[in-house]
Amino acid sequence: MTRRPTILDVAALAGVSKSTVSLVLQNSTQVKAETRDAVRAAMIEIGYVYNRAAAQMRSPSAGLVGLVINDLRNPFFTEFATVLQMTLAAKGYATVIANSDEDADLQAKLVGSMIEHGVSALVVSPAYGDGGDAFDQIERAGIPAMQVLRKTDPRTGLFPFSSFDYAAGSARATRHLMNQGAQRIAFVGGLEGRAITEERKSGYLAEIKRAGAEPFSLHGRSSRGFGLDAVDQLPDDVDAAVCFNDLVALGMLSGFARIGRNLGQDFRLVGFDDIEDCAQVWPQLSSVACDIDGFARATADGLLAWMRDGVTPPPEHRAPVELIARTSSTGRMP
Amino acid sequence: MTRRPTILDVAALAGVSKSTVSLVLQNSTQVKAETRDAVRAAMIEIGYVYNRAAAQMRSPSAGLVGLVINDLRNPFFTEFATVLQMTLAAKGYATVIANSDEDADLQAKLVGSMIEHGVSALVVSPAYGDGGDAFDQIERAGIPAMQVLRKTDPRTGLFPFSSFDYAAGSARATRHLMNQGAQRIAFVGGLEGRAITEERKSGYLAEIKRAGAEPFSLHGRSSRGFGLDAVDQLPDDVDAAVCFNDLVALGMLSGFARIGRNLGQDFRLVGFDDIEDCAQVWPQLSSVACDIDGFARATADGLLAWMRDGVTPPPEHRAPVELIARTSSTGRMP
DNA sequence: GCTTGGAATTGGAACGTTCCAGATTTAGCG
DNA sequence: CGCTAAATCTGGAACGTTCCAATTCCAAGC
Repeated sequence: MTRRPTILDVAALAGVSKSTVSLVLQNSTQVKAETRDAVRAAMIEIGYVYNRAAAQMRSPSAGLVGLVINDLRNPFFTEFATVLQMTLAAKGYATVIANSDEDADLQAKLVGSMIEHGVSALVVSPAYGDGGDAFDQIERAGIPAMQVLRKTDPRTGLFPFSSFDYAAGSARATRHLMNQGAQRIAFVGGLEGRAITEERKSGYLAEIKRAGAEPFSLHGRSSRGFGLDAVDQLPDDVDAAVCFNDLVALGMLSGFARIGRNLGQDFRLVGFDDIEDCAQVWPQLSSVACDIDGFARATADGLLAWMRDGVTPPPEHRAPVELIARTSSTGRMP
Repeated sequence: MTRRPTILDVAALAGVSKSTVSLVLQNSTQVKAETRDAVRAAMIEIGYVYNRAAAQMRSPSAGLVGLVINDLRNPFFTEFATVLQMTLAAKGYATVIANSDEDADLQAKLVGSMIEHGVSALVVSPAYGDGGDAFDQIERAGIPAMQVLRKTDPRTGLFPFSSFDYAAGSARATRHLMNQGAQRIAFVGGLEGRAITEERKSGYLAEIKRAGAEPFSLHGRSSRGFGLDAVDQLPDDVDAAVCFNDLVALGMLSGFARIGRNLGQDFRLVGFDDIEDCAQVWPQLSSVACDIDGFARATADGLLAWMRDGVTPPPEHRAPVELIARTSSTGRMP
């Protein structure tokens, strides 16, 4: 097997200089159309593949974006990652996706590895815990980086934070349940003390307080399993719940099926995130919809503007959310 | 902002030559311990970050593995991708994950981009359709590459194929349903004509034929939505089903909840893949378990052996599967 | 003190691209 | 036809690392 062809080989075959080939590679306007075509033809004939490492050495702009996600198995994050990756791919950027699995140390390692690989920007949905290491590395490297969906680095402006207006969402859900006639509403799921839990809960608490009612909350892992068990631990007078996320709500939905309670009538339930499953279970699950696809696209666009034109995104941004009322809270069949 | 430090700067500070620094970088045994420590200290002091692009230029071994997945939103693939990435990360390899979204053209683009980025190996779960472009590119680049979970490139040996023994799994599931007393068993889900559908169905057909029974199948998208609707389209005498995958089965499970049929008694259901949700819905869903984590780890190990030691994996490998019987088919509560 | 051989270190070349400054060609115009 | 300006093209130099062959260092043995 022979050595990979380089632009030198292409140049020789096309009868031009390597500089011209380089210009063609960069779609420069200052090369004549017929020369360009000749060079392109030579590339194909010779089976040339671009050597990004060499290019990157000379001028460090990799066309590579790093994406570190705390829990890639969670459909919410998967959706985000997928759409972000595809949007960036459409603009010619490759995306390195990695899963930190809620491990701050692993997260730091992944970030380090990505920086070594020369990513030109990073998007991080940070793991809980001290993300200091990771963010310090990014700061030293001087790379544009955003915190999305979660914020663990407190310095404002350095790593712009972008997420959804969760508090407004849970407030909206709580009011909706009250309007449906719920007497006592619980908040279920999310690990206590964590920023997102508190944020999603804050809207609930505000509305409960405004109505002069008594709050009740049950905290734990944000999984179906937790939701499944949670139904047994609710006080008897609780007849509605706002869940930390859809996984918990879907778990509870299965839990009510188990104990034979009729969701949407005996009990009213609202999830959070509106993942695809919500409309595909029975009864259909009401949920606070976050437009992840739109959010991911906006993130990609903001990042591109930052990388290419130096336009720093606003230090903090919250995308609006929307309540999707379905059977599990209204009792009405679709 | 000043220029990034290089090994030259580190060398100057540590009072050694660049070659020595390079040796330290590679954990060479032939550098004295105290020199090594001095160099390491200098690196930290000066804030040195390794420039992989430069290294890669000189000796092309990127420590980068490409992973192209046909549908990253499917939990089955997400799990595989996640574990593969984490296993490789533990061995010092970064993974570029990309989603082709069942688009063969996009898949070819992604593969091309990864090759440009200098991946030292590729793992592809190919999109349906003509993956020729993608695989031809890989062949030209001469990179180790595996087809996993799906096979679209027919050439044997070039791109070793590794998957699960689906036929044995569906046969096992079908026998299990018969043993449970099912009278008429259907096969539900999967797009007709596709290799995996046929494979998963073949075990079912073989067992049905062996029992002298009449097969019945319902094909379509492998989603919860399809399963949800499928329950309305089953003939009345069908009292059990083997599903193409868990998503379809979970959809059917919701469908039976909707029409108030008692799963595990009126109807017996087995899914395929044993995704996490199976044990977290009600009733719990029986499923043919594929040990994805083990499979992903084995894939990573095989790939590493191939990359590092030139050990080609067997051209075709099928990992065993296991039936996990739960309430949806046995009627027994856990 | 001198030799010896292994351990430790070193300088230079090479990798394939981009960028720059200049060189060459082409086109337009009096 | 000669001049100028614009359009095109080109030959180094540079990027930061690794690899190789060569050199220096050091301790042990005589």
